Amino acid sequence: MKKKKAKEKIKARSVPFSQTRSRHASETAEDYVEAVMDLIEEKGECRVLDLARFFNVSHVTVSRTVKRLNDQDLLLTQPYKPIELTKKGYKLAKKSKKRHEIVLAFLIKLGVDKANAEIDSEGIEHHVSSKTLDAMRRLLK
Amino acid sequence: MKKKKAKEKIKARSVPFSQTRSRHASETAEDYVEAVMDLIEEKGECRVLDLARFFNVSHVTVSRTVKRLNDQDLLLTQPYKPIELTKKGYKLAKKSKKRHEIVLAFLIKLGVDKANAEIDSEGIEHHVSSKTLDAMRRLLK
DNA sequence: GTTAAAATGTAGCAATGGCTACGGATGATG
DNA sequence: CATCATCCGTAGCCATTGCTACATTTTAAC
Repeated sequence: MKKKKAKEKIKARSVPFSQTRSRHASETAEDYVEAVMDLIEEKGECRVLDLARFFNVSHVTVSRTVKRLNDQDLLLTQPYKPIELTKKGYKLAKKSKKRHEIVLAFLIKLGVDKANAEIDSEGIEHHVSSKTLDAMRRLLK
Repeated sequence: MKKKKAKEKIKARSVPFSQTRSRHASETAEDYVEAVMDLIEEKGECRVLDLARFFNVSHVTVSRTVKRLNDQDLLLTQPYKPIELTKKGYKLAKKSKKRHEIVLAFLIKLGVDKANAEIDSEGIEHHVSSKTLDAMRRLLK
């Protein structure tokens, strides 16, 4: 066994935090594409104000974010037009929604009431590795 | 059944997102007090650079955050001195650490490998309600 | 005690994600 | 087709969290 310095020991534990930061960076994108998909499904189209209401933020926050996701090739947007998903955005939305559903169903199966399960699953879904998702799927069967 | 407008229906679903944003705001505080507690336990004291290594961020990020948590009465800090926990900070640290341990143990019990469990639990712990935590505790027994 | 290394602080930049205030665009209604 | 409500964009503010570059303080070595 190689003896480690305290510094190295500490550094070695930083991996989860780096991962968590990187996952956090994709949270917004995932939430937005999922919301856009849902809203198009429900209303036929998705507007800036729909998203603002959906997330409970101002329309300004939404329109800025939508513009960025447009640049990232996840959403399609033109001034005063409804928001659409790109192919890439649609793929991400399907994947996120599926993951969200599994986490939600898992929490409910675990005995958590629906209201709390809905709140917690929204926060948790972005931090679930494929391994953990598999484990949740297994328990659901 | 009262008929709801589409707007109201959408708005009604915004609660999880508001909650998630509010939880996200306390993440840094929880991570920091927990890390300070751990590092004092292990090394006898906690330095800015220890935290920088621990989180894998620059010392500048740490010292700014530490200053803010000092203002929030969670940490005690003086220039060029080790970082201490306030009573409030210690309480929060204990609570966060306990919650973190439960989530980690839960994931491992679920069959997730240790490496992934450590990464995921770090992200998940901040989004777990007391109801969900109870459910995890039950399954651990 | 001087000096060099390590630790910490400060200045200032960028991206993200909140906001209000204001004004232009669109669409429905008379 | 004029008007008015709704929708959306822009300007510009703030806080957080990352960074590099540079200055200062502390500590260790000689």
